[in-house]
Amino acid sequence: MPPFKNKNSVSVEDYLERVHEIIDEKGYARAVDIANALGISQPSVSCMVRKLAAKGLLNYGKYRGLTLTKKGKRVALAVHKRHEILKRFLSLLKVSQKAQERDIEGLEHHISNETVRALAQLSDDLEIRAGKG
Amino acid sequence: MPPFKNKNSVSVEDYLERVHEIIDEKGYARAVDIANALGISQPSVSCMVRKLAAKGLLNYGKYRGLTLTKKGKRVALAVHKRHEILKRFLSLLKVSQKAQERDIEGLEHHISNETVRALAQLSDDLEIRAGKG
DNA sequence: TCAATTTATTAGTTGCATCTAAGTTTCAAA
DNA sequence: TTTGAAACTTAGATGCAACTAATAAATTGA
Repeated sequence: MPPFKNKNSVSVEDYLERVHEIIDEKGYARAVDIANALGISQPSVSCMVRKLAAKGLLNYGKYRGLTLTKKGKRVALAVHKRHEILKRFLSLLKVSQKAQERDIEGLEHHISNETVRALAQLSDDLEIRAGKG
Repeated sequence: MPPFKNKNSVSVEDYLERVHEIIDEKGYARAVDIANALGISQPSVSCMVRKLAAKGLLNYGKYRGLTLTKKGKRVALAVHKRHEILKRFLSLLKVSQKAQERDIEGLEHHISNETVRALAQLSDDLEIRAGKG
């Protein structure tokens, strides 16, 4: 990891999404896993985790594992759902895998629920039409 | 402007887009106009403008007006076009004006050309279908 | 059991875009 | 032509999320 690259900062939602995924996969989440999943350093995770805990999004004790709180889970699931909707939509548009991933990463934290809902509806329509045509 | 609100940082593209709009409207752009258009302070503009000049995106001399370079214009036009495509698409989806504005603000700098092209194409299709139906 | 490895935290720094306060320059009106 | 307001810049600071280096805790295998 080159120092000070100042990419788009990894948002709260990203943290929660990944923590949730990791727990889903392995049953527990360690800081090192999150760091790898997000491509950032462990100290950054340590720091962010304290902040998320302060916001009541996850349970955390020094040198112990992480779990999502009910609130954290709710947020993580919402983000995940949004992610899936965007993925489905971009797939229907035949956007390449690579662009999809990059776009979703960028978009998913900057899009209103209203628009997400509209995209889900549109995806349904497109699929039906594709089926008919 | 409350201090240190740390909203999403205003990107290079945003600056260029606004500078271009302002020049289009008034024939020239002042730092104070950009500051107002972006909702940030004049010193921030002053600072950013130097950086954009260093990148060859605009012509700038202390205490003098701003103009876009050829390169700057190219970028500004590209951003503008992207903006229009997103606006058209969200309008077709019947997303509310308010959500549209907020979404576009957030999305337009995080979306690939590939996806933008696909959205333009889809908008054409939707319009044709709407016309027929 | 305990040394070595892995994982996590702390301490201190950086770059970025922003801010306020204070000093300059420009410009228009008296 | 002078002067005061408006516009611009500089100086110095902040919050944020990232980083490295160094330290501390936990785990694991001999």
